[in-house]
Amino acid sequence: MLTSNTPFDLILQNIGKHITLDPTEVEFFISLLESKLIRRKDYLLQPGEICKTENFIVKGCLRTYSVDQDGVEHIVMFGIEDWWVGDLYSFLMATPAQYYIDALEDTLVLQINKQNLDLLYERVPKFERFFRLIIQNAFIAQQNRINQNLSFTAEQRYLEFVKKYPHFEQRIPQKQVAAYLGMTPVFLSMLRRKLAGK
Amino acid sequence: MLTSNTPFDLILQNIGKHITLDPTEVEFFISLLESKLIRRKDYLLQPGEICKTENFIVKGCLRTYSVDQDGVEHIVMFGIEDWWVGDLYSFLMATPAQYYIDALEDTLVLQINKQNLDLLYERVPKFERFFRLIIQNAFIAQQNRINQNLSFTAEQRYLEFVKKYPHFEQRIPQKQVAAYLGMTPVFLSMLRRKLAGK
DNA sequence: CGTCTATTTGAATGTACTCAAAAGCGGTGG
DNA sequence: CCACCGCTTTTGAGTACATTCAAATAGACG
Repeated sequence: MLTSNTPFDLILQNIGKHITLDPTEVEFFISLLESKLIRRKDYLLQPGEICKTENFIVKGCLRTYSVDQDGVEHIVMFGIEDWWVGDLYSFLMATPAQYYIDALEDTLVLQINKQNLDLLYERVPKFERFFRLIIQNAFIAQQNRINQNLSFTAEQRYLEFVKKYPHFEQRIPQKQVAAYLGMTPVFLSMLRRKLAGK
Repeated sequence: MLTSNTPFDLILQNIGKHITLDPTEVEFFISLLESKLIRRKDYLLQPGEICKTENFIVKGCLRTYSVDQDGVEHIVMFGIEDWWVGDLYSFLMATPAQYYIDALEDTLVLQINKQNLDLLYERVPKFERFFRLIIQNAFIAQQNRINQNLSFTAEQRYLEFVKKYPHFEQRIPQKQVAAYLGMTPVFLSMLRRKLAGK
């Protein structure tokens, strides 16, 4: 029996885009999930910890970032509704994480741990395909980002960001956008003034 | 019957790291491959073309790059022996490629086209897992690169590159290394002089 | 050997950063 | 509900890292 209007709707829809599950498989999959609320400014993960789960965002906004030797934060990715987030290397290898993940808004995630994910792969091999497709898309997006970081000036990067993620700009403090784009908040502020004057 | 000392040894070894195939599956997989030699400076792919194959490098060195509006080349990835290379987005969506792929050395690749890959997924679903693992690793490597591009100065990026890929530095012209690291060849030359003086 | 491309070197320039201070904004408690 | 506190954004001046342009040198390939 399909659940309707539950916290699971979004994730099932997410999965439905790539593979088709029968009701038993849905039931089984859901039984492997745990939900967790992360309050604004709280951490889902910190460097040194082992990332125990892959996390699907039902509501809210997370950021994955590192802090360099000068204490400056650099954002590796944002995650909002319908995205999967985690420190993949730490998760797979059970080694200490290198990234922080914290919440920019109160955030609800659905979590699956490694043991359950392995079980899922074993019992419902279709999920191998599902996660292959998810990662493929993430890989392509990242490759685009690398290419743009190499090809574009700070101004072009900012304009592309706004064009590509208009909803992000409204939700996320400018400082965080700068940390994602690879420039200082001060410089981003100057850019925006200059662009506004056009 | 397993083939030995053939062009297929390397790719079977590559696959063997992640999944186990029985002889029939090996046979079938190999039947789906075509080999192709790309001479130095020749293209495997150009923007606008559709990327028809995923490519496993048996021998040689490829680069995937874009050319910006000023005609400057930016390298998204290098590929050497034992790596998979292609324009994934173009391959999956059958849309015009955005990258060039060309050979820095005479290069031998084993190719699988989309139709055959789909057939492979269907007949030997283990390959869903295999390519999931391959992409996962590529994703993690890319994420590291993004993080380093955000966190490091040009000098640190160069030193990390040399440390991580010592074999690349010997094979690849400095100009190409600069195009990968996101700096001008002139600046890389200055860096190296400065570092040598230490 | 000659041609073409890559690398080195130097000088001038520009993009983005640092430091410092003021202004704006949001949350919290009195 | 207002006042205050802390954090973010803005603004300006000086600086540094990396680029551009130009020319000389070195190296690779036919």
